[in-house]
Amino acid sequence: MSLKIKNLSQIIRDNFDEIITEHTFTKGEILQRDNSFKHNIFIVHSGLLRSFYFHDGKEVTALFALENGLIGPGDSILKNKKSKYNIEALETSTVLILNYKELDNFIKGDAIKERLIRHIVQLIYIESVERLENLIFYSAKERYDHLIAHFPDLNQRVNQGHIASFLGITQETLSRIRGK
Amino acid sequence: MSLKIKNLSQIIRDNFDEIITEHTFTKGEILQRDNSFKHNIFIVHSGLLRSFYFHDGKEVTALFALENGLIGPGDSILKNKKSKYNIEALETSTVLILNYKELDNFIKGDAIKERLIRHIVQLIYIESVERLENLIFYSAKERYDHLIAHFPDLNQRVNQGHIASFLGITQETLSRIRGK
DNA sequence: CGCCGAGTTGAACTGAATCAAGAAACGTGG
DNA sequence: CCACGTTTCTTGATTCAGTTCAACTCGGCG
Repeated sequence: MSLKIKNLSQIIRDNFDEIITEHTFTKGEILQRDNSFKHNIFIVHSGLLRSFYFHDGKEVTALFALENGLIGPGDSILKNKKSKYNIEALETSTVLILNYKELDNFIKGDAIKERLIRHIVQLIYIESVERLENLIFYSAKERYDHLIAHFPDLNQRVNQGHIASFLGITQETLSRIRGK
Repeated sequence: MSLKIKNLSQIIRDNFDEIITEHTFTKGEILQRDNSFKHNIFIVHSGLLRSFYFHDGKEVTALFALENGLIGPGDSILKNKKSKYNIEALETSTVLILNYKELDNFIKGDAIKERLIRHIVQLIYIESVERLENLIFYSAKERYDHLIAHFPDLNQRVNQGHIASFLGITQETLSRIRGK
């Protein structure tokens, strides 16, 4: 689904207070556009975000992030290039904003903070591997069921189209799956 | 394909000399079996390794690693549980062995080493995301072509069956793709 | 009231899986 | 160096999950 660490929002406040800003976005607002060099990471305090990008002219949802979730222009941050990701608030959301470069400077020389960030990166990595294996081995229906099992109210909060592209299927297929 | 960092092998020697061991394995040898708690990471100095696991009774190749590549029981290391991965030498290979727990202790308190490991984890993460997107958007043939473009001699060095399961397709499909 | 975006449904098509059989390549022992 | 069995690879016929494209429904809302 998206990385979720219990109390992430509090952990970030406790450790990176000097460099975070807090902001509330309303439903539909774009927190960050693609083609940007602003390598910001958003930690969701409340609400719901998604990241998406365009592939073959179609929107693809890369990630959802809810409370204590973390979202950002993933590989672009790490490759230090323009981002292909857009970040959008799907609901009115309060988020902590952390700029990756500032973060990188801020933790330099601090073994404990380096370690904390490393652990978070490791968790993000695990997420990705699990999603990869999920995609290889399970059918569209199984992936959908799995997603809803982990996030029961997703259907009430997010468009079918977003869910479909997150699952890597078409909206028509998702509709048929849902229609039993 | 697998993580490959130029000079990784040298970087590891330079920074983790006290805790690495070096070993040469012959073709077909299993460096580490599944269901193990030995959370070892292998850095390939020369040769070729693969990690694989069983899904529905079938072998699935998770990763290949060649020179300066890194391989290990991925998420199991990070989740501190038994590994489902087997690591096998596909050719006679000289590898550096790094135990994750020792590593974790060794770098504790050392901001520079923590940072180095974090950067490596970040690269591994990027690999995974790229592989995920690759899988979502491209056909079996495209994925195969892409793989071979990045690793031209793979066919001479690895079984078709291993390549197929790495790509997430059956061996029959791979054979048809290759037969033009 | 009529439009608009979101979701559903239908029919035809297709990439890849499955199952089953052969063909090639390979290595080990006589 | 050949003969054998085993493992690897190919080929064919069939099936199926998911795509595509197009039309249709539904619930706001201006």
